[in-house]
Amino acid sequence: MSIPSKYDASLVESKWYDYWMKHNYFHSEVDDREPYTIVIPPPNVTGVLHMGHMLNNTIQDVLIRHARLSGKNACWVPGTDHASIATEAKVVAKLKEQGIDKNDLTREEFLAHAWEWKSEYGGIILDQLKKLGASCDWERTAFTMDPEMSDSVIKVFVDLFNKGLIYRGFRMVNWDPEAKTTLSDEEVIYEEKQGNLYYIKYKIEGSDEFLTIATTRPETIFGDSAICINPTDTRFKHLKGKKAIVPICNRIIPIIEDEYVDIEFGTGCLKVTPAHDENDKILGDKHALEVIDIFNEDASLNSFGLHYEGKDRFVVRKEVTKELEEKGFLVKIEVHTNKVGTSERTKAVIEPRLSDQWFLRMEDLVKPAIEAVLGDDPAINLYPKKFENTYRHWMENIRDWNISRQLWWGQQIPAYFYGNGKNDFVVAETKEEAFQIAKKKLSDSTHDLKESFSINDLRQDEDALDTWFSSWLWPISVFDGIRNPENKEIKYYYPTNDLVTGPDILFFWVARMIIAGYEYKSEKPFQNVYLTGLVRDKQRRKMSKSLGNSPDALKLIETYGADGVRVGLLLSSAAGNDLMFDEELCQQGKQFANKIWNAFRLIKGWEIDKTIPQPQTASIGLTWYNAKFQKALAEIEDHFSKYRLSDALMIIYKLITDDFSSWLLEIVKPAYQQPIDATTFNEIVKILENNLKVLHPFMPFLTEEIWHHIARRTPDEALIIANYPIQKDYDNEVILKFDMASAIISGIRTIRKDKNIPFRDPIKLYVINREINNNQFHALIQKLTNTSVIEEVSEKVDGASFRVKSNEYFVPISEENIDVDAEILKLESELKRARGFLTGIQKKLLNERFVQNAPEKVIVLERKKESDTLAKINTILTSLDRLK
RNA sequence: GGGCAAUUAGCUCAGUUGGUUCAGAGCACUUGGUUUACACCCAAGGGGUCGGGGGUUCGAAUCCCUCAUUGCCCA
Repeated sequence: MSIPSKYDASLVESKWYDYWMKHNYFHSEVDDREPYTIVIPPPNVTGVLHMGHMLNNTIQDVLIRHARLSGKNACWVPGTDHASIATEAKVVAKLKEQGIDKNDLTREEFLAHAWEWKSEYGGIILDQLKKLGASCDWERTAFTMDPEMSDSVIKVFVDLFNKGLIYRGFRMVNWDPEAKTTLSDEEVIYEEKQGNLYYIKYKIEGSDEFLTIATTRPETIFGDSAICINPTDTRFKHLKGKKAIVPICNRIIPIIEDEYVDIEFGTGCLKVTPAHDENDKILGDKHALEVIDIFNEDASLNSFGLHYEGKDRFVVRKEVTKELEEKGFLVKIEVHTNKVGTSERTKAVIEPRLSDQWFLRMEDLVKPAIEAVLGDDPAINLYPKKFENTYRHWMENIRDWNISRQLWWGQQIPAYFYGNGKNDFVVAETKEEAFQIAKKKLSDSTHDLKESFSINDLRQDEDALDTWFSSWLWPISVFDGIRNPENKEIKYYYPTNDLVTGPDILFFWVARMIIAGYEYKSEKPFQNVYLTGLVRDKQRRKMSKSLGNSPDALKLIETYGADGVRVGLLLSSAAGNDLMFDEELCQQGKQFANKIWNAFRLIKGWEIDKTIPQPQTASIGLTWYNAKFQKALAEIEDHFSKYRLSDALMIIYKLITDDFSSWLLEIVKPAYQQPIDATTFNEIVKILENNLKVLHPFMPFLTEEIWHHIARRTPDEALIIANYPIQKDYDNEVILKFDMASAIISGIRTIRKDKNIPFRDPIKLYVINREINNNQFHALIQKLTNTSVIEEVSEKVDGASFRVKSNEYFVPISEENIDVDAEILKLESELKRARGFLTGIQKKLLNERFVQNAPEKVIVLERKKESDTLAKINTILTSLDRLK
């Protein structure tokens, strides 16, 4: 059977994924082994795979496969997030296309559409992960709105309410007029936008005088309830206690004083609109001002906007400016840039708005979460460490979490109103329970309903919970740890080991999971958090749909193979640094796959002869490689322990391309059409297998494919569940000696190239040996450079020469090839370098303070360097003498 | 406006406790090579004042100060 010389990923990847699925290797059950658990950051249920997911899930898969090979009970729990606002926005948009307005639907009707959407698109992203090779335990696939998950969320809400941590507050919230819902502070993105600063004058009541204020939002004058000046501002002293008249609507408002006003900014006068600005609200509360809400929920003006009623805020801004100008109230307009809050999801400009919302009191909840990450003996490690600062900053300045959303898609808040009063509600897991509690509450009260109260009088709060209020329970709820805290799964898998996610959701999700972990399990949810970078394009732009600079993930996999893409992503992704994605790296990954494939092809093609003895070269080469492999293995494991996966991969890459393919295979390769001895062959196969094992986490498909080509294997012998190579001590001496031999080989190759001596013409090598070096490697050098003899001499030999350490090597060459001038030039430049180096060392050694202060170890080293360099200089000098 | 981080070869990045021949890797580039696994290959080679300036030290890419640029987070 002939094996194609090009590796074709598309022919093997789905085959092996099916095989792994069929034999259930991804599934984990509680057993006696040490668990290794990762919960996936659940992607949006209706999302599609983008580069960020690819990176993040590749990393998780590498960790999971590495753990599985290392004998741990690896469990990677997949799932999706209902992503309340994002999904609801998509469903609303789709309905709109069909001519259906959400407002015309009942909650039940809308949710039916949403679930339909979910069943159509939900899970696409999980199928895409399979293409990438993700070895998730698909039997455990969870969804944040699964009944058990929702039950857990409701249970937690009720519990926190009963603990007094959830309260209802009339507060200024971030209102998204597009989605018609509130957003948490974290969902608001501040963008610098160019706008205007409008100078508007207000008439002083009972006077002809005017007072000018500066505002960025002239349309909010309808909501003005005061003008504020700084009490220390002498310019306005005479206005104290007077009143001003709001232009257009002619309302009379007080002039108040507060130190809050910045004298330097604008005119030093501020109009106060408590309903539409957070700071104005604080002023309003302090000075007991009227609160006038001028907007509808879509940010069009309401009746307070008079003749502008029904028009959008930005339209009104233009029109009201015009009217003010016509009526002579507009003094001037200045260009002004300011930061404007926009919705993360809909991009709409946020409108600060006062409304009744549900809040979670954070102050006490964060305490154990701060300690867990920043304490003296942290239970949770962030990688890279720099995010600890960000974490600290956020956690120490945390504000109460607005957990209610004016959406339908999500868990409906389990608060039931029985009356119209602000506090006429109870919180319970079910309506029935709520009824019982309400009944009791009523019986102790003097409420009108007291006598006639029935369950039908209960009206559940319309709002749904913030999506993160369900995902913050994820590491617990996927193991049903909220509802059944003593079940064997939660006890076994929790706390999980590693969490891999992007730094953009450090607060949204990671911090809150830590909080929930301590509140509900009294234990961290995970041990390590690996924060990946954001994937950017070559021009450092964030990859986004709107820019269209994000490559199609599935197309990449088609072109380069999943293995190739995995390698491409990992080669450039140090933890926490953004990564400039470059398709060329996937190409490199693909070529690497081909390289290994061909190495395998070479070995597979050898004919074995059990009667021939093992050549010395092969034996030496194998000894060296085994030491080299052990050294690499130690480095790989070290990198794994520090989450330096790119470095681990790079070690393997170099091990396989350089050490294994370029050196070892060339060393043991039998002459053309000659058989190989059995000892060497068996050893090489073992080495190849070990290479495949360390590479498997990174390139699962290719390695499994070759693994099964090497020998017929039963499902119990699949590579995915093989035993990872065991670390052993290794002989560093043999590695150093080999390095010297390879330097000699390079020297000879350079001469062959410079002097145009083809490889097929044998050459002779003479050496003036000053190093303590046995001749162990001579046969190897001879084989790889086609050298007929290597002889020690005491005198220079005519021909080309080179030096390795203090040894001098000569290759006799025919007269016409000798270029004395070139040789001299080469030697002189070597000499110059060596002398410069020596000067540096000697300067140091002559410096008394160095000799006195530096540790003995360092001085000894410097002396050794000095003598080595002196020896080298002598070698060069004698060579030069002879040439001149 | 406040905080955090980064700046090392053409590009993307390592450089761990200040001290091994420390100035590195991969890619790219230049030159040469193909009957003998792979041109998706092999070999050899060039390339950096470690962002600028100042300081600490016997010794600085590494520590400190300062300036510049860039990115991130927060308000």
